[in-house]
Amino acid sequence: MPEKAVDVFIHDFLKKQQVRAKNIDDDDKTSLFNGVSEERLQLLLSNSHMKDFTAGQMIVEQGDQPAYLSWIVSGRTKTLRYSPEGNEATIRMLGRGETFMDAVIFMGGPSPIGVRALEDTTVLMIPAESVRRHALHDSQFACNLLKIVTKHYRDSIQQIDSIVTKTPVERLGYYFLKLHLDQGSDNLDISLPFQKSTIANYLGMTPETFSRALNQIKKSGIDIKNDEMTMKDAFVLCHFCDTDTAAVCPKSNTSDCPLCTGGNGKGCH
Amino acid sequence: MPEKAVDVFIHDFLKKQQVRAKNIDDDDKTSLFNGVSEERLQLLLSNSHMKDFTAGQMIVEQGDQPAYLSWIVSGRTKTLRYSPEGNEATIRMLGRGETFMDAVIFMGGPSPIGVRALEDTTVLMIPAESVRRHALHDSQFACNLLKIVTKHYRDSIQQIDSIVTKTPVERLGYYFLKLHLDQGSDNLDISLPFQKSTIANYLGMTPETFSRALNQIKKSGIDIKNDEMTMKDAFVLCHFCDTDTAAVCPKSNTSDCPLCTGGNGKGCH
DNA sequence: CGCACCATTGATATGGATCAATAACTGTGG
DNA sequence: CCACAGTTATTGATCCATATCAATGGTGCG
Repeated sequence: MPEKAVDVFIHDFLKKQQVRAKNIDDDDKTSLFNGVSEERLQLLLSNSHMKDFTAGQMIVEQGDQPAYLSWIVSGRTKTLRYSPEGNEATIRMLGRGETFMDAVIFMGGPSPIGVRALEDTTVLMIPAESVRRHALHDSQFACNLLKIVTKHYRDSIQQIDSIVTKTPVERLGYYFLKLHLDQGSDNLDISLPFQKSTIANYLGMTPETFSRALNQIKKSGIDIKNDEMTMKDAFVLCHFCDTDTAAVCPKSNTSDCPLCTGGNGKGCH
Repeated sequence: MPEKAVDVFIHDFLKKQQVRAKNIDDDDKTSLFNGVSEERLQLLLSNSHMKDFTAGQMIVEQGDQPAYLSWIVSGRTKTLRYSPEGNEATIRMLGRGETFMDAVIFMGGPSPIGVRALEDTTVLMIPAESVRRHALHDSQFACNLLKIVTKHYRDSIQQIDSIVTKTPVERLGYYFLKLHLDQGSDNLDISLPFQKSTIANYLGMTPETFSRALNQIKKSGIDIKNDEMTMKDAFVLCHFCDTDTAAVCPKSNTSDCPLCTGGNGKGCH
């Protein structure tokens, strides 16, 4: 049955990839197998298997030798670092279609991070050794990995920057901005994809501080009710932007963007 | 003359690589060209050039399109993120033989970081386009890059963890520990490779706090005089260790390590 | 010798953590 | 359908660590 599940997955994936080929601008999260032939994909996944985890369960323990590259079929997880005293630092928060341990299996040595299921989660587990071997023989695949890992690296750089140089309110605004650009930037409604306390920890603050930051940000034209927020207009988050995020924003360098037209050249929406 | 400089560099590099082949355990920083044939190396570097920068000069501006992968021939640099208000977050601090923009050129879009020369620095600049093209055709090279970038990623994860969960003294101890393991772990003398204020910023604290943390750490058997420090014995830094760093430490899991023998299984020297 | 720059030390202020209590929400079983 | 327990979020009061401000000392360089 696990074998069959993998087959179904491959089938689905290939079908989706055909659809995706028509949408040129869709090159984001699921690019691991882009340009990899069905034949090779079969080979790579032939000894993979599905596995279920319950909410709260550790999928990978910090310090363990990484054995799989994992692909989230359903559910949500987070990668984190924890200390013996119980402190946690959230590194990434992931949902369906995203991978983890993709970077770790190339680091050598035990995993510097742990992975925890935030809810009941099903994961496709691809043996690390297969991935490494495959990468050595398929430069296209290696470059896909490179693209994914550099994206993680970029995110972690921005995370460091946020925590070191920004106030809690600014961090929150920056997070919302990226969320907004992620969830289709013409949509004025954003839904929080994770629990508030989880996001708080990801942003390097306590839930209390997160809550107070929310109150602050409400004043600037954002309505928040439970996990749904509505922006008054598309530009309320503009002053949280920076140069590299602006490059992703379709509204940047238009006359509508208050920062771009402001003309200081620094970040804009 | 720049052409010639590159040729000299290639020649030197290949000679060193032969030497390196004899030292099996040396697979660290300069692994970018490992396993890449001289022929291909020539090709890759054929349109590269050397460039000099003076202390304090920006080598890459945050927000610029990255045009080169750079290799430090001599001098020191740091990669950083800065805000319009003048706040800086140091991401990495690099010396001779290390590369920068290695990850950035695969991110797509403008550079999320800037690079500044900390002293007069000479850099080998390899066109980004050549690197990308080469990676697509040489899976060995792509995997080298993968290894380098994942190492950066691991460092940034540890940096996030440090800043979020550790006190200034602990951060400093952890930094010293890694420095110690880097500079040959049988050596009880460590020299600080960068200016204190630079390290302070890298560790997410002010120079004042750094200075006070130094005073704290002196009490536990470390003598610091200017930029040179001497440890009383090889185990004074042990309690700053964690699981993944322990994996690199030759003294871990020996009877000498106070934490390993302590037997809590968590980090050890 | 004197000027910059960097590090150190002390005094003070403050932002966010912590502690504590309440409120809202979720799901469960009667 | 409601009552209840468990979890998560909010709000207020307090405290403390680290930033900030300010002054001094040391070091290297012209």
